[in-house]
Amino acid sequence: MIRLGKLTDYGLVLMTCIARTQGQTASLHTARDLALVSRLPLPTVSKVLKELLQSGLLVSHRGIKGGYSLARDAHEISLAEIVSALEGPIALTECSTDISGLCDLERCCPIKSNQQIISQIVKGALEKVMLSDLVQPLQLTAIKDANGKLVPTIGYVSGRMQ
Amino acid sequence: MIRLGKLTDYGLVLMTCIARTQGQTASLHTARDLALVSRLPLPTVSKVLKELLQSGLLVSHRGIKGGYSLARDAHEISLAEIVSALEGPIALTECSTDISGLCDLERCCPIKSNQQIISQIVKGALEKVMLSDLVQPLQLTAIKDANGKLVPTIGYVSGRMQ
DNA sequence: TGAAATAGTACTAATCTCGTCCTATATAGA
DNA sequence: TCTATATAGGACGAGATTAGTACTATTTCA
Repeated sequence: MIRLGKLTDYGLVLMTCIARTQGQTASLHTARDLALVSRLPLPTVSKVLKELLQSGLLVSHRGIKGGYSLARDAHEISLAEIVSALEGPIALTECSTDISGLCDLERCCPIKSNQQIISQIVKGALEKVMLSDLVQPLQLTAIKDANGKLVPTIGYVSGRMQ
Repeated sequence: MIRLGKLTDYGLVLMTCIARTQGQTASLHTARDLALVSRLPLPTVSKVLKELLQSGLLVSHRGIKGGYSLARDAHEISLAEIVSALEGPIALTECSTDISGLCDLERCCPIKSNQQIISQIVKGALEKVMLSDLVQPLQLTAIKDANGKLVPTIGYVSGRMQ
C-alpha cells in the first residue's frame, strides 16, 4: 500500500465536513463540533486543524464563538494541497524531493530523474480532484471504464453515496 | 510525502538494472552482481528479488550459473505491478482497500467511496508508465507543460540523463 | 561430490507515526 | 474588567511498522 498517514486521512474527512456546510449559517466550526461529527478524538482533530491552518487552507477565529472555516472556496482547493499540507511535498520517495544528501546513490542513481517524473504523475492526478468533488461525491463508474482505464470526465451522483 | 517503502524503491532500481541488459548476452543476473551494480547490501537485494519472483515479475534459475531475469518484456511490466508486488494493493489508505472492519467510521464514513476513487486515480497513473520507460529515461519537459499540467505523450531522450 | 546460487523463515533493532498532555494567548459576553 | 471558551504551540511516550540480518534447506553445473 502506498502509505498516506492516518492524520492525512483525517484531514480529508475534516475538510469535507467543513466544506459541506460552507456558505450556510454555521460556516464556523469548532474543533469540538468537528470531533463529534467525524467521530475522531478531539486532541487529534485539533492537531490536524492546526496543521491545515498553518498551510493556509483554513482560517481561524479565536475566543468564544471562534472556530475554523475554509480559506478558499471548495472548488479552489485540490487534494494535492490537502495532502501536501499534512504529508509534506508530494513525492513517492525521498530521492524524488529536492533535498540532497539523503541517499548514498545520489551521484549515480540510475533512476532518480524517473522517480521525480513518477511523483509528478501522481501529483498531477491529485491536483485534478478538488475538495468540492469530495462533498459532491464522484461517480465511480464514470471515471473507470470496463477495461479499468481512466476516462477524463468526472461525473457526480445526485444523493450521498453509501 | 506519500510514503513508498525503501524496499519498493530498491525494487524499482533492481528491475531497471535487469531490464537494461535484457536480451543481451548477460540476461541472467545473480543477486550478488545486482548488489554490486546497485550499491545495495546483498541480503536486502536478495530479499527484494525473492518478492518480485513470487509476484511473477521475475523468473529464477537455481544452482551455479543461476540468477534472475524478467518474466516478461520490459514493455509489458507497469510500475503499478512492481509497486503492487512490494507494497501490496495500491491504495492510499486502509479504507480504500476491500478489506472491511479496519475502520470505526466504516458504516457511515463520509468519503469512503471517494477515497477508493482517489486510489484508482493514482493507480491509473502508475499503470501508464512501463518498466521500459525507466530504462529509456522519460523526458521531463515532455510530460509537463508550462502550466504544470500533464500531457498524454511521453517522450524520450537519446542518452542517459543526469 | 563440491561449490555456488536461490528459497524460505525467523528475528532484532531502529525508525516513524499517532495520540495525548500542558501551557500560553486571544476573544466575546456578563 | 473579569471569566469562560476557544485556538496556538510545543513536547513527550507508547505503539506499530519497516528495514536489515542471519540461518538453513534446496537446486544445479562442473
